[in-house]
Amino acid sequence: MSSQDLHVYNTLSRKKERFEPIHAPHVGMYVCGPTVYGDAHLGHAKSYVAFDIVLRYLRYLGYKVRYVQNITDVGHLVGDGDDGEDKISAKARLEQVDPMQIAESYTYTYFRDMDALNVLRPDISPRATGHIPEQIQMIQDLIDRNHAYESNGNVYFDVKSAPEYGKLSGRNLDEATSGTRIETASDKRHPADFALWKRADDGHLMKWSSPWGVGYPGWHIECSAMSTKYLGNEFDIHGGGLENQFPHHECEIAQSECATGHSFAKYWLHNNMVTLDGQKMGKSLGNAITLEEFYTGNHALLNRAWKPQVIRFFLLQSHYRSTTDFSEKALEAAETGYQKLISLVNSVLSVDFKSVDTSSLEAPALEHIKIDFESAMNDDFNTAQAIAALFEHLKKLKKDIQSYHYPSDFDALQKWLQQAFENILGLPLSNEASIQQDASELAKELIDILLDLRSKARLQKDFQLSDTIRDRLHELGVVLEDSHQGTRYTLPK
RNA sequence: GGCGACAUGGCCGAGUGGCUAGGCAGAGGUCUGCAAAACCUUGUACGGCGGUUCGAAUCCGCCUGUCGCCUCCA
Repeated sequence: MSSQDLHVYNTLSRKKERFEPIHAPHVGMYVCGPTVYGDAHLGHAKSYVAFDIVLRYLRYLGYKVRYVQNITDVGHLVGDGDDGEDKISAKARLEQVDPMQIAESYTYTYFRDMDALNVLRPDISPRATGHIPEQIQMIQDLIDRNHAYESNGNVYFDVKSAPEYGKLSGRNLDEATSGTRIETASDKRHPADFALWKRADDGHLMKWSSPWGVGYPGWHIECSAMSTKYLGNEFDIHGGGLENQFPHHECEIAQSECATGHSFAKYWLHNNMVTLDGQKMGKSLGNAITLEEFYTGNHALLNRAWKPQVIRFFLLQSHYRSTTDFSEKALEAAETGYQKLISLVNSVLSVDFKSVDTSSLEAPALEHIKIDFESAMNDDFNTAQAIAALFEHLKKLKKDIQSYHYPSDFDALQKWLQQAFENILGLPLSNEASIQQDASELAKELIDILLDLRSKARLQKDFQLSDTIRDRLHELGVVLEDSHQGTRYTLPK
């Protein structure tokens, strides 16, 4: 599908729909954030890079987006059913610290790792523990509207009271529960009823008072309460990982719509998973590689470190609704391709248009590039195709420039290209520079001295010496490239 | 068992009822003191079997295989 209008795949309808905001030009977008009890891994990167693209592209189109992404710091239970321990608490007990230290520490590393990937910060990052009153209020509303009931200090959502329950995941309530493997809590009316509020015993670390006694909120209610608080009862986009489609998002819809009497999010966007050897990468499966490990190369499956921008580019080369199969070989291919693309872009951007002879300009070119790029992006954010379009156009453009054929709108083209790269795709153009920043000033100056000596040797045709210098540097990972303009180098990866 | 996806050339990965995806790797070449880089040229694809069609890899059916959700997970 190529179109001048943005179309997004809506999980609710299971098809691509034209994107029409409820209150244009304003767009409200909510994306399920991380549970902060461990480091972010490649799977998180796929999800948050995907929605970063959504955010950036909507802004490019001129929408005024308010982007809300929660931080889950309570209520997410370990293990099966509703009786597991809270994930944050479990980690806090293990490390003998206050749960809030755990949450704070992993919130910090989450943002640090996402910043490195050039993922824009949400406008609002609400914490679940900071919104206990809002959650209690919503639970009370559900009780008042006969969609929830209290039982032994627990409050459950009554799924039978929500006829539309199952509409997102396509589940039939009776079928879904007949094959269930979890032990049903005895105080539930229906096995599929889920907890809104849980009673806390004395040993519990995180607990609050409520109309139903001391306890803590269920996992699903935070997203309903916080999205509604900051985006209103009804808003445009709700995003998250595919694995949260059921039960999390299904429960969110049921709670929110029953509590407010309004329909909830208009478009539901779900990103697919990162796989490793065909298996989902996940914390519980023990096959997750954290972003920190990618950045340092410190993991058994990694032979070397990988730049965050390479990870980002790698992810953008596949569609967000497809699985991305990880291998170091694929990363390597992405890295080489990315560097080539950067160099194509820079060869276009480095031309000083003011010094170009304007008497012999060719036809304008920007419109062609924009059309191809935008129709790819308009088709449910197809970054893979958008990048392919850039490769194709830039190769041709570079060739034209080398033969002094400039399109008449070259200056506008340069501006747009830079914007497309840095603002829409979020890919840094100063790849070379950022690599060189890693070396100390001293190292750079030492290399400069060696390069000086080598070029003197080359002038004197002492190639034995010049090659020795090049080879010795190569052993250290410093790669030299000779050109007519002089010798460039790249530092170890 | 229920629900839902996907199967594309050596690898990654878009897309489409008839027209080059793109990247990486490979091969040949130009350039170069030699490299590297750059540039040029180049190739095999659409899981299997049926059906619809003038024409399908693209639509339909069946089969096989892989994966996700149904339990916390981006």
